[in-house]
Amino acid sequence: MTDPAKPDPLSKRRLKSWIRLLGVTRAAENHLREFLRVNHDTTLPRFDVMAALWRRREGVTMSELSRMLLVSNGNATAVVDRLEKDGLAKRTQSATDRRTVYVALTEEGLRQFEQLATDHEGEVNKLFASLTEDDLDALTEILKRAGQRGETA
Amino acid sequence: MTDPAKPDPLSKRRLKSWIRLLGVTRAAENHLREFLRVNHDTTLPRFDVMAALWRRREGVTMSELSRMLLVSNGNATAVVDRLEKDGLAKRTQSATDRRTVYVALTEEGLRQFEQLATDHEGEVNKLFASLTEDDLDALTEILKRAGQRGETA
DNA sequence: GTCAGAAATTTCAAGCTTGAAATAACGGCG
DNA sequence: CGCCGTTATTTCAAGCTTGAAATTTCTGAC
Repeated sequence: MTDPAKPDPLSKRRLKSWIRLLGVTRAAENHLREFLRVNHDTTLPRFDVMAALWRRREGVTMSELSRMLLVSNGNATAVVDRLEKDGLAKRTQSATDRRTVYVALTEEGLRQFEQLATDHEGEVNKLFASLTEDDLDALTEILKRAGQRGETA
Repeated sequence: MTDPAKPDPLSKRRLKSWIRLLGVTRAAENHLREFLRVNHDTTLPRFDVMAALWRRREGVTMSELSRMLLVSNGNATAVVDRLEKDGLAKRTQSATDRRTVYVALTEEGLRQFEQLATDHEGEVNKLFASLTEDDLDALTEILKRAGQRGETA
């Protein structure tokens, strides 16, 4: 496919773009982490899990959850454990397959996430306020292309 | 500045773009983590610290290091501790200010990183092979704009 | 039906990360 | 000089994360 003898002239530029991408992502994550901590006394991973459970309210298995969030199984278990301990999530055994477990937000988890989500969206909107509609279009296009290999490789 | 009564019509789109950005970044990080683990028996945070020490070979303080990497002081201390234990990095007390500590790669750290860096760049290049020169230009432009507020907010 | 392999989850140790508190040193102001 | 606020680093507890091993259950080939 690619010729290892012929060095890619774009290689350095791709690396630089990746580093910049990482920088922007980290900065935004740090900002949002702080926001969630100060204003809602919660954390990014908890928010991520709750968001996934919200998006798939009909129920998700632990495996699906970790696949959605791109984290390991053990990680999903740990975060769900803590959410469950705090009464925000609930596990239910599958009736048809005794190996699988469904996770869902509790009433309280649902309520809490709805408040969270609005504020979170507002903060993201502020954070990326400098991006215009055209920027978003272009970015989406490029990220779609970039993810092509990245996510499945 | 912004009118809270008038909801931003781009808000949802910014959120979606952010989620996509996060997804691509996470997928790439997972891929690179695996790559470093399998082929070089090291980790992403170690690589990041070594890269920073490489870029600033004349010496960096712990504070500068954590600022460069956008991580907490405690985190920098921990990773440098482990690198130092493995003989890849070395701390030196400042002569003029007894509070500050300079960190640098050792000879071995330098050697190891140079091998690492080449392979890492190649992997990043493969990962983002689908991005053309125009893509990289556009992406850089957009990320620069996005970082404007993000990094300093 | 049984058994081997695959799949879902948990457990665990080790490493990563944060945020806050502790320690130590600097620098300016009185 | 001596104090006070700031700065640089480390320490620490708690939470996050991974990757591998362990456990349990399912499924298909026989």
